[in-house]
Amino acid sequence: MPTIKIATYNVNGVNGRLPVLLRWLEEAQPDIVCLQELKAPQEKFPEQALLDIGYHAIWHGQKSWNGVAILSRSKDIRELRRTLPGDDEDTHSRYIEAFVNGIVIGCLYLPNGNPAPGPKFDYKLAWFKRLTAHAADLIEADMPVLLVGDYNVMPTELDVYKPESWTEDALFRPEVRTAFMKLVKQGWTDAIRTLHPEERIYTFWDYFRNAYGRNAGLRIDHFLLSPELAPKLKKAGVDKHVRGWEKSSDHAPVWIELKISK
DNA sequence: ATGCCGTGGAAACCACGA
Repeated sequence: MPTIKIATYNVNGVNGRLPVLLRWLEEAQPDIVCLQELKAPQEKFPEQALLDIGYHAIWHGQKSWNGVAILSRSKDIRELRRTLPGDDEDTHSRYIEAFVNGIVIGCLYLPNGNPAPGPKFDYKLAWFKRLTAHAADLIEADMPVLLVGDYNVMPTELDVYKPESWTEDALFRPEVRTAFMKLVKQGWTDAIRTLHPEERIYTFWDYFRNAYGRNAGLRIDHFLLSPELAPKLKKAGVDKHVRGWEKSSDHAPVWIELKISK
């Protein structure tokens, strides 16, 4: 049975990060990759550099901030949407969805939400609500679906190096953790936590205070698998060493492996 | 433990991130 490897990586600037991104892609050889925080306008995406190492891409760029992309070794990427439904006034590039290798891939960059409370936190909760509504539609469609990316949520205390100092933060406040739990309860499987129920696993380490050296990390990049895909999940992990490279993003790449019959 | 660092863009500082 063939294995498919899918990864997510918040690059924090796709052009500034290009050497690191290319090095990691050649090392890890994922079949499908979700990128967040491109921080590049639509016309400045490094399409050719990625094609040169065998990755086709669709992306939704934006000047300065946000921006999401889906890469695939197979040419067959069919874009389904590039906004989350529910708010025509939302200008942030935070969602792109495509049909790739028989799987619906939703690549997302959920708002940070700080400072909380405040308008940014309200935007985060509203975005979460729209995501949850769309996720319910995807579950009902009975398709193999992955909702992948930077959720900006630590779901439990096991996902934070020092939970007591994060209780008021927009990434860990009860409203946000409840929203994540409510989403998962639709029937989604949190891949990393399901395969590693007890382990402290982080996907992000701040640039300052030697956070990576102290392993003062957060688990905020997640894979949610629809019911049809959950039994196919075989492996999940974090390429933590990439965070230690020169000119690294503050996130590390996260990946899963699925066994697909056919 | 308060953006202390890092990125991008516009104008040599500012917004934003988590």
